[in-house]
Amino acid sequence: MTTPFTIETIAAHVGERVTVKGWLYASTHKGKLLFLQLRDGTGITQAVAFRPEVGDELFESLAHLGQESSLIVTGTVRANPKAPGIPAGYEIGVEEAHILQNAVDYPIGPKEHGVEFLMDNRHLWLRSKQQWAIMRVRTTIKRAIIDYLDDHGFYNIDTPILTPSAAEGTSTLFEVDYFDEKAYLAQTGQLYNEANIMAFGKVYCFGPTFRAEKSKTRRHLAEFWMVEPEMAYYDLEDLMNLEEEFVSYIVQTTLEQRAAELELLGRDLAALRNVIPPFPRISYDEAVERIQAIRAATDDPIQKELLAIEWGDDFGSPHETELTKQFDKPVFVYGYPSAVKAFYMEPWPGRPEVCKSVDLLAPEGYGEIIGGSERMSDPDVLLAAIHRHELPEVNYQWYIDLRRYGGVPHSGFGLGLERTVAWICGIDHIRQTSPFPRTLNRLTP
RNA sequence: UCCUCAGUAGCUCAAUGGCAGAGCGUGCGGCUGUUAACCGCAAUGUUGUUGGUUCGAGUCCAACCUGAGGAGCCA
Repeated sequence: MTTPFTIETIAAHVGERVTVKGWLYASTHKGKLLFLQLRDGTGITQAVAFRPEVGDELFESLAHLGQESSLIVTGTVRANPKAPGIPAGYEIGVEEAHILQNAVDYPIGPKEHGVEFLMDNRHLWLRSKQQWAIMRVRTTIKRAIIDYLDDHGFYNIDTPILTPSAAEGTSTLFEVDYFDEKAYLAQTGQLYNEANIMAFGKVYCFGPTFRAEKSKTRRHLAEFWMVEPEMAYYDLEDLMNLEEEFVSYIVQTTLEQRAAELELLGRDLAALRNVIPPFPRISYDEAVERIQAIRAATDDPIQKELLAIEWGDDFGSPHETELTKQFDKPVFVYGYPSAVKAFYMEPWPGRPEVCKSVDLLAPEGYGEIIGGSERMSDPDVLLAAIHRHELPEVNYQWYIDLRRYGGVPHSGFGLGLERTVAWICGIDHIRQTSPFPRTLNRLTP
């Protein structure tokens, strides 16, 4: 009797005869013993073949299988504290095996490889333990995002990817031909979300977005996923309350469900357990003062130059990194100068040069994972802002309409999935958080 | 677009201006407990491209190509 099972659940199958349909991750041998690391997509486990038990013919064929050969192995599960794997501590004594294909010259070995080589082989690299673990964490984070919002009264209303003009008027967009007209790949669904909340109250969109900026850093992709919740009758404080509950839920859920993967990635789990509300909230004014103090305290001339800032300047990466080092949780920075933010943000009461924006900066140098704001609610102020930013008014008529017909205070934010995955996984480059990342120099595979 | 660094065997990297090397991987052989096993043997090169300096260039010079990290911009 054979029990269908997955490697993930091997602990519950000790003493049973099982069949693994998978691939050969690695193998080694010692005389009449052969150790096969098998993976099936859910985990990795060791299968042990003993020559006198399986016979010379099968033993020889298994011994000469190349890495990533496909095979089906049947045998009995037993506990063995020394057996490696995910989960470790169990192995299968091989009784039968059917080889589907012997893979020859698999390019990725267990030793080190360079980034370019690995990215050229991204279609294969995904099979490696680390990449596999990151993608499992990613799926869990996506699920947590959707669960949280669906459980808190949000409707998932989709927004278009093909758009007639730049939503924010700032980023560089990918241009496409739309029946002989110019169209652009969406950089955000936010403006459409604002229309949707007036119909549904609380909504979110969650999908890919595109930025054609020639950014070439460990934090940027040309195509990335963003979840954008938008809420009617939410002010800036409501927004921050939601964001910290949301982010904490994502982190804690991932910790519960993917601790093994995070440990495999070498993540400091204590730092993640600490991500619970409340998060520190500091004003832009205070942030500038803090950065200036950090700059005054450093003797490094390069740092001194990078950290130069005056009120009114937007933060660069070095500013964010140094600022977040002062906290052991994500930190809110609110009340940025209107001049460095998008046109649609509500002015601060009594301080028109400041807007009701808030960014959430991840700790440990991971930078901005959320950008959000309370949106402008007055149609005339909005129209003036559109003119000031020299945006084509005709494309924004419908957006202004939202303020004419039952305008209300409302807020929303966008959370970058890949940056969040990078932070939670503790990996140093965003390209590993996307199965097939699109970057400045890479469109393939 | 700008700054910095890199490009040599399938991969990761060595090589004072003077014979092109090692480890890993691969192939063959040995071993009943491997964990990136170990031991023995073997095969593997258009040194990114083009031009220049030199008796002689992987090495020095110039341009270009490709990639990486960072700045700007942003999630």
